[in-house]
Amino acid sequence: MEDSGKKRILVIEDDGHIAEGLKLNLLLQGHEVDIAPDGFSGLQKWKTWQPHVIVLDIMLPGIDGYSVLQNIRLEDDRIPILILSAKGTSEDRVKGLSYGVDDYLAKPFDLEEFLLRVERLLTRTSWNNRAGEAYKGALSSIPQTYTFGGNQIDFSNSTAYCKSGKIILTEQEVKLLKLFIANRGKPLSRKQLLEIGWGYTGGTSTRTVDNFMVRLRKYFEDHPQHPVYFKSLRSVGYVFDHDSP
Amino acid sequence: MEDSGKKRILVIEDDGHIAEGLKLNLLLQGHEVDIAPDGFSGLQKWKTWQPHVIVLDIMLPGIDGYSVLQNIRLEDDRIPILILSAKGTSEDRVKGLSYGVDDYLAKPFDLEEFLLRVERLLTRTSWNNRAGEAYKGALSSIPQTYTFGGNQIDFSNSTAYCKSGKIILTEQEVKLLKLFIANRGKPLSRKQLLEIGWGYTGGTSTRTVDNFMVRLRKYFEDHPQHPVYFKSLRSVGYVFDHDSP
DNA sequence: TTAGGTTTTACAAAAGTTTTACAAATCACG
DNA sequence: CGTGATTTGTAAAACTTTTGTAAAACCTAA
Repeated sequence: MEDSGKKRILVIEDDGHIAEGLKLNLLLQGHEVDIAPDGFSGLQKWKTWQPHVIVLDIMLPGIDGYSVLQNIRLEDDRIPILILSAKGTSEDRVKGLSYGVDDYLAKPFDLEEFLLRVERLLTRTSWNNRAGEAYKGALSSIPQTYTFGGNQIDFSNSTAYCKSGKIILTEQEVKLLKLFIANRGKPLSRKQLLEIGWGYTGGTSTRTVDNFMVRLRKYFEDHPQHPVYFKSLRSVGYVFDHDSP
Repeated sequence: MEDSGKKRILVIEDDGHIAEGLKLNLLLQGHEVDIAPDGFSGLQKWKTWQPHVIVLDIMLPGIDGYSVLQNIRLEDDRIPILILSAKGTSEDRVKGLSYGVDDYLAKPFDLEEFLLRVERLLTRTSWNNRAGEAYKGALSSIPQTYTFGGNQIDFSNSTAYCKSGKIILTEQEVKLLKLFIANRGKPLSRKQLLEIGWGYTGGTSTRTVDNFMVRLRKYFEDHPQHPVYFKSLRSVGYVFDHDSP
């Protein structure tokens, strides 16, 4: 269950016994843990330590849990917050959820369930950060010219130099090429290609992508029937790849 | 990215009364809703309709809810799934969570809480997919690559490196492998394999699973006739296992 | 209208899956 | 130990789905 680096988990809980128990178990899961015994220190640690997840007890001395919750949500509406509560009534949970809580566990709770829920929150968050990586994002950072195999593409004037000589690429061909280059080695589904390369929205079922692949292969493959760079993955899509340099 | 547009919510629930009630309320929230009265049609609608969230009843006629859950998770690790269950025991929740459920609500549940939880799942998801496209990554419960014996499987591009070199795995092979890996050391019956890996409804008597086992053994066993990793248990099914690391 | 490019249509070819058929292995039991 | 009943292994045929490709239809801007 290791998700690359350690994650920071802030436990805001006044009952030292419970807090230490949670800490121990979270440590065993390989995370960093810090405890705040009241709302005020909780807020402080949140600001300075920037935890990945907050475990928050609702019944706190001083500022109560809901205030802490609202305070945090004013500034960060994404950090996952897991509420612990002695009361487990439905209105209570509704209140928490409508304040933007991510999860709600009534005391006494099952330790294993607690750990699983924390892991889930961590996983989901890590998706957020990496979400949608590659794809579009990298398109702008493609160099002016790109070389692979015996081919060279010059994006400044949409020209390619390959076996068959000089070719002037169309707009769509350029888009598709950039998309593949930006995602070298990563399989792209027809749907992704259509959505990103063409801006299509819904479930289009067409042969358009395939036709472009035929063209790209004709341009750049030595043997279009046995593609080396633009490979197709059945029922998945296409991948572009080539040797290292 | 804009959160605009309606969201599609698939409700897999056999009790027509409850299903219609949920549908009505979700519609009032401005979402599109579809109902599937059993596991099989649920899987079908999931594939064709591509909902943003799935609400899944555990007690279903035909394929049971957990099989549906696992089947979906073999292909899509991210789609938020909210379980409804008559039982609300702790073990039950732990089971659901460890299968990758996003939320768990015991019947009878508070309607407002239900709606809030669905909204929360929708919000979180929209954060994840900035591009809005369905992203099928590798399972989080199963790492991107998996190594056993002298074999290595890379799920990011469905490739395996084994004795005989590099192999490109088919969709079904990948599903089966994931299923076995997720249940390492645990015997799986043909029926389970068919239900979870294929989404088949009960009572099929085929040789399909066996054929795939032959293939997996050919790929990954040093001596396919004397399997070490993919063992068969007469009149039970198959187990996958290997040495500790 | 034309020219260049894109999308759709249609069908052949390829790849993957399921069934069929039968041999080999294993089991139950006298 | 044999013997018949089951269950499993495996290849090959039958079938299904996906992909390759050419050609027709369709745009769109000059």
